Amino acid sequence: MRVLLIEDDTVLGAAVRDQIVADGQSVDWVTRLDAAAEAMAVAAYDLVLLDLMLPDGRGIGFLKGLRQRGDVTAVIILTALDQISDRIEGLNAGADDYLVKPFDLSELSARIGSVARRYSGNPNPIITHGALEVDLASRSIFRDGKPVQLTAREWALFEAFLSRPGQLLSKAQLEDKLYAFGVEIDSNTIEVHISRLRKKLGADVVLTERGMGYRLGAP
Amino acid sequence: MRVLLIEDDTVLGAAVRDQIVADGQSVDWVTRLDAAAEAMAVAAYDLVLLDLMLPDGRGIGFLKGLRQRGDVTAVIILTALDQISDRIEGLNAGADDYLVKPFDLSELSARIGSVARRYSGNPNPIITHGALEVDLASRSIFRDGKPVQLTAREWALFEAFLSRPGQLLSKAQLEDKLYAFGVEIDSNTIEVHISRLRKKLGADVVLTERGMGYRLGAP
DNA sequence: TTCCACCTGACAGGTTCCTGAAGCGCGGGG
DNA sequence: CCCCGCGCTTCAGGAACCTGTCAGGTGGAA
Repeated sequence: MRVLLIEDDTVLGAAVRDQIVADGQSVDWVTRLDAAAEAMAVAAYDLVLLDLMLPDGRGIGFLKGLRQRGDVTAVIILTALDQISDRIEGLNAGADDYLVKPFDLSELSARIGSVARRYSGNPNPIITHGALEVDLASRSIFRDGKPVQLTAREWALFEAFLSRPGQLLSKAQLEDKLYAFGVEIDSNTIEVHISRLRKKLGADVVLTERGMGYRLGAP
Repeated sequence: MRVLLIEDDTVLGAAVRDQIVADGQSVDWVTRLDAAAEAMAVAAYDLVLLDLMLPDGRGIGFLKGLRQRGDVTAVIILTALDQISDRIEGLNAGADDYLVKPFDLSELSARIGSVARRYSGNPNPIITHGALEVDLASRSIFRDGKPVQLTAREWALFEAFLSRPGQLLSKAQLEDKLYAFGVEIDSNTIEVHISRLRKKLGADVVLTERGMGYRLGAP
């Protein structure tokens, strides 16, 4: 895999470069946006690590430009802790992930691995469950090969079952998983979400055990 | 079982370590994330106890890094009461459980036991009783390898016998176990449930002792 | 044999659950 | 700024199924 590192801090840049090399990837390291544009015109990269504060402009603009040209190369933003708004702006502009400086080098490796996997031929581990194919990392589900869209709550619910296959989960346990501490749900919300899950994923994804709870259905 | 404790508070850390040792497990105790990463690179742990506020960074990032690398080691988060948002973030990041400081050491033991069971090679302890395999934690029963569905009352009844194998239980005792205090049962309800249990699990799961009560059958 | 404790099929009442529909709050687009 | 769409929650009617009760039957003990 080939990585383009855009970072003007020489100490950090060197550390990142070394880490990536240690992971067995190849890196090109530039310190300016114009050099980055030049590099990307010449070579195809699988991943761009983008610092947001650079001597010849802000990285956000660079990223937006990339995306507007239809470039889908994975981009991970490197940002300081106090630039929260930049971070959000970066994700909105089309970044795939971000890392807050100072960051752990092993964490960097992990992110790189994750993003790379998302983009390369060998994607994320996929759980097959009957007619369902579930990619937890990218949060996508296919039913009989057709994509299914789940909402946030539905995902949280389904994940709870997937993470403990075969285990009986009471409504109270599921509420704990779906809601922040202290939030009281005094109605049948869980039942409603179960119902929606079944409508989207099949009636038998979740089994009811009356008076006790729910359980992931047999594949 | 081998536990990695990541906690910079020396008083709390020592207490936790001693408790785990008292439970018969072995502990490695580090106070920094870099040391933790190093330890995990060298040794395989069954469980990580992770404080969120550490001198060299926040534990959340460490946890996310772990999960993104595909590491499924069980992680229990230790957090102060006022860091609610951190806790939620932690669970989202892939923590298995959390403990709010200050916590009871017996509570710690319980959680450790629960999480460890969930993750160790054979997840839940399975009780084999003749042709029956019973997984108390996930509330599932197999008879001759085939799953059997019990209702709530049937489970309560069966559990009463399993928790006191060999012991004679009078109908009055069983009623106390199945019903809230003050509920009066003025008929042969227990007999009926025993009958249903036998139909599902086999005639000899429960033995009748005329005039005395019932007892779990021989395996 | 007679009595008594227990077994078990049947059934009705009540609890639990399902699901369509409506209300609410939030964020995006006009 | 308002409007709109979307997701989440709540509500309510109805369905599914648990479960307590009863009655008739079985079998052991005296």
